Amino acid sequence: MKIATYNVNGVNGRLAVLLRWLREAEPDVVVLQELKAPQEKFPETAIRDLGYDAIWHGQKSWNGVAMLSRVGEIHETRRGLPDDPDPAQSRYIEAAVNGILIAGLYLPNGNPRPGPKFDYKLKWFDALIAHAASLFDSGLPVVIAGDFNVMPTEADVYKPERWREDALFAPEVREAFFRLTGQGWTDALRKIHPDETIYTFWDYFRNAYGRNAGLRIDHLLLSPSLTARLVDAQVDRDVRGWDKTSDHAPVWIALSDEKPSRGKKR
DNA sequence: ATGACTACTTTGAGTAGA
Repeated sequence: MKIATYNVNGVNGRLAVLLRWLREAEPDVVVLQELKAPQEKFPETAIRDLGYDAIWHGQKSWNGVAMLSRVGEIHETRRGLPDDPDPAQSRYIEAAVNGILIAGLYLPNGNPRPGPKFDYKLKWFDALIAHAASLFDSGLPVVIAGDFNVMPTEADVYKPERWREDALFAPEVREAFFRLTGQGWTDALRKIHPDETIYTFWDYFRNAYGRNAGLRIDHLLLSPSLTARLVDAQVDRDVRGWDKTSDHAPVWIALSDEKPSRGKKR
């Protein structure tokens, strides 16, 4: 089973890129971020034509998250976090698909720092951490995936010294990220590539992609039972080189099939 | 320190992204 996260940066403006990637990569479940489209403008038909069911949580102009599945019904469990600091911003969607609970999120950027946007980022992060704790404690197989807007370590930034004061790399947000993973979640991409320089975002300025001046900010966090099933994790880097593309690349994991448990018929 | 790109918007210069 292949599960992906992709910040599309405008689901309508980048629709051709999204559809091409879906056709070529054939992910089973996808969480999308930055739809930048109101609820009624989600391109449901085009996505359904490729065989995907979808749920989405739109918002005019900004934010917006969605989940696609071609491996069975999407059983939505929530949209928005418990104690969401600003429910008007569509940043979280969660559903059970094919025996896995999947959370898709778009964490606030937080710049400029300091300031109200940075405070909001930390509040949102705290609400996520609180909710993630209950997901973890459920013992269910869970993936928390999305654009976290955090580079966890220096290995995740092309030029760390330049980003120290930035809301994506500041000590407070890196601390929050490790407070989250400290609950027991596994950073899937880093697990598969422990020492590799591997990015998921390259900005549009100054040929950042050509220079590989990137950031690793899109993550898939796995609960223990899914970590045991993790067989691969990759960035579909080439997508960032396509015409009219997002500044993010898709990131995906491959999970082995669930081992049949004793006494359970398949 | 700024701006370089790009999307979105009661379509245009402003906001936001990272």
